[in-house]
Amino acid sequence: MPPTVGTAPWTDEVFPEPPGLPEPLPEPAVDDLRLETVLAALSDPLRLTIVHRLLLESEQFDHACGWFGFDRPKSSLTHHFKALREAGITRQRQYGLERRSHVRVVDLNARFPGLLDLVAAWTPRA
Amino acid sequence: MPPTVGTAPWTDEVFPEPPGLPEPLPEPAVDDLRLETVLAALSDPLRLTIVHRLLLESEQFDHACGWFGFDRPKSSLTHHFKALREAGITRQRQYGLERRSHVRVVDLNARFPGLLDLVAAWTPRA
DNA sequence: TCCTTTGTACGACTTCAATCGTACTGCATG
DNA sequence: CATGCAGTACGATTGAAGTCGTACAAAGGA
Repeated sequence: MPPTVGTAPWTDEVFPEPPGLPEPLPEPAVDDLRLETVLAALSDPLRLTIVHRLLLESEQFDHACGWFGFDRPKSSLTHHFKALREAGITRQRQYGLERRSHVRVVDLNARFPGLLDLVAAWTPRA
Repeated sequence: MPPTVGTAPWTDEVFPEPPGLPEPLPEPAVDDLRLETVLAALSDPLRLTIVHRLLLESEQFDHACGWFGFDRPKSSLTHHFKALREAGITRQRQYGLERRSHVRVVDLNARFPGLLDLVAAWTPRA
């Protein structure tokens, strides 16, 4: 049985968005999320890995791109994190030097219920 | 409430695969279906439209590509139907002149539960 | 048998995205 | 204020994918 929306730990409101946070970087509104765009963003293996790990390994914290330990140039990582944010999958905030990301769980579950379950259940390069 | 796997009409075994059918064209096995590949195939608007209409408008029949009425050259349509089949989303059989397609509902629900619900709930160009 | 229909195969063109080097900005710390 | 660090912006290159014209193959009917 795959994880189900509302019962998996990562689907709880892990980020209650306490006041005083930096403003999120520009992102599409919930109603502007497009299934084609979201699927295209998730069809890249590296980006799928990012979202997968954010869902399963992060615990109530946002993560900067260095946290993932990818062996890629910084400019490549910037490209992919920007793609995820512009597709509406992640939210990014600036904390001093770092730009931390988390998955827009509530928004995505509202617009595309079940989608994040698929990402969470994904296994890389079977 | 979105349609749910197992209750929406199109999720029933609409194609009981009676004997005597032509052999399906080459396609990946269920266990070889990759989430990245499936998402990439569905991220194209025309292909998303094809799958969406196959799920909602087809009634226990397979459909040849002419049924959709797309105003595109035949070689373009061949390209997209082949992409869907090679991604494991559709099954194609040759019926005389026509090559008819249907969605591999059972296989996709087994590997990626909920995915077809998202496609069925999709609305083109909001 | 000829012709129409349905779709493929191949190839050319174009568009788009991934990759990544380099230079730069902005914060933060000493 | 100078240095270092996180990350961006820009641009070049590359490769993959969409688009589609043309030629061709197979089936079926007149």
